[in-house]
Amino acid sequence: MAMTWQDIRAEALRRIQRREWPPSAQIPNEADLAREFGVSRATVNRALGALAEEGFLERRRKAGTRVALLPQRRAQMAIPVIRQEVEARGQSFSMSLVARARTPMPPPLRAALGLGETAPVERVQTLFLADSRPFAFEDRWVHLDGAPGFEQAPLDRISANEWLVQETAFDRGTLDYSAEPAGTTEARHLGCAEGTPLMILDRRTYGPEYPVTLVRLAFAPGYRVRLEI
Amino acid sequence: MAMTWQDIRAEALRRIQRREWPPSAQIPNEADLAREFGVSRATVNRALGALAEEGFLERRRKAGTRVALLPQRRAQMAIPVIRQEVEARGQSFSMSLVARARTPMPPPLRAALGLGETAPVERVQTLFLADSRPFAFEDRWVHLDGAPGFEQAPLDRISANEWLVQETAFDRGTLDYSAEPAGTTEARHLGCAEGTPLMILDRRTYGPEYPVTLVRLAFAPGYRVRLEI
DNA sequence: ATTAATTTTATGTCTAGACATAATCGAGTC
DNA sequence: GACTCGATTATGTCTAGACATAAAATTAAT
Repeated sequence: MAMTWQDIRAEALRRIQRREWPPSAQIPNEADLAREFGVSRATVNRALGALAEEGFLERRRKAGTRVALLPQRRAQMAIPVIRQEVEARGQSFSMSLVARARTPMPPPLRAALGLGETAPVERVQTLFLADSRPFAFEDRWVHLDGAPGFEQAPLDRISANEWLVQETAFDRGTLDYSAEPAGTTEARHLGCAEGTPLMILDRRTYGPEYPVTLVRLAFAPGYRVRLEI
Repeated sequence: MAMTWQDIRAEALRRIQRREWPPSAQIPNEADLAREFGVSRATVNRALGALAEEGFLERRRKAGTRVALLPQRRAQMAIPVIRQEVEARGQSFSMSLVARARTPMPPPLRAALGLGETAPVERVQTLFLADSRPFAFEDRWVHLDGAPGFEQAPLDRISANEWLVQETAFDRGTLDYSAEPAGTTEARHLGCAEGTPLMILDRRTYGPEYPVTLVRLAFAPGYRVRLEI
């Protein structure tokens, strides 16, 4: 009988969607709602806090709670390691290490990751396959100070991707998707014509102390990125 | 001096990242942690609950809390209306309505949105401009039962995008990005050569009762989708 | 040995009350 | 009018205690 915070969240969302609480209007304060629903203020607080996190409400101390003008919804995507992404499609995963070397990093890339001139980096190129067909070609730069032990990683058995996820602590990063024509290298590895539109993912990852890695992933034609609201 | 739930979240995250609590290991229960930190159990619960939502921990009643094996992090993207996206870049926004008509919807698209044969739909094509240069071309199908009043919407003044966000209640949907060659129509409106790689967004939106809209957005060359972790 | 019923336990949530904190509002001042 | 400063107020968070619930662990029954 008693209402849970989820019930209250649902009821508040209903009022927002039915325009009983129209956009940008101020809604009753927590104490009043608590009285109305017959629950404690903490329960209302939990419900409204959840709706605020989801972008439906804007809350400010003293100013009160108002319905977001444009509900700025956020789309979410889980970022799996490629192996999981392939296996989730019911395909068999494999990979081949194309190249691995300590190469000087081109200055623009070094700058993009925020590394100094002397920072030790290793470059790793890998082709990922799904059911023995090319799935994605990865060109990765790893900052060795940000990923201690990486030089000893057995990249023939575990992808750099997975090794880094498991062994290094990273907090934050950015993903940039773009559509670009396949270059010579990508076309060769992915088995498509040069100039074919490819989905490109540029990813930068930062740990608590250092930048960790910069990756350019080119997916085989037909790849889709799915986000859910 | 007293610790807040955020402090405890930070400390727990530190232990996870330093491998003091290694992957898949069970961590102490809430009561013990509360004693250790000198706070109430509710505070620990809040902190661990947040880490579980972020994907660092897995919690189950009675089974306890364990560190996630692969921290399945989620990338988030705010989905703005196009006007905001353009204005956020410091460019001026404009648009032109290319076509608007009640057209029968091709069966594959109808099926994709989950509509019956008799469902009334309107098709709207719009070109969006940033600083007077083509930014994106939108081809949209609107289900009129799911968006009552849409036929009267003044689409020369407000984009279908914005009208729908403001006037209809939608809960959920999917976004699919892909890289595709520009078709004839897209090339003409975006001012690029046919076959140029374009970022394509296919978006489906559902309200509480009906499917609302199906959109295909083709962005001008150079567009990037940015997600943050 | 397998299955079913029971106990145990860690998390999930609620309550009532308290204090903290930000931000608005209003009063008084220049 | 513009400004400062204190009073007010809604949200943010903490506490201690309680009960709910899911699921593991144990015991009893087949």
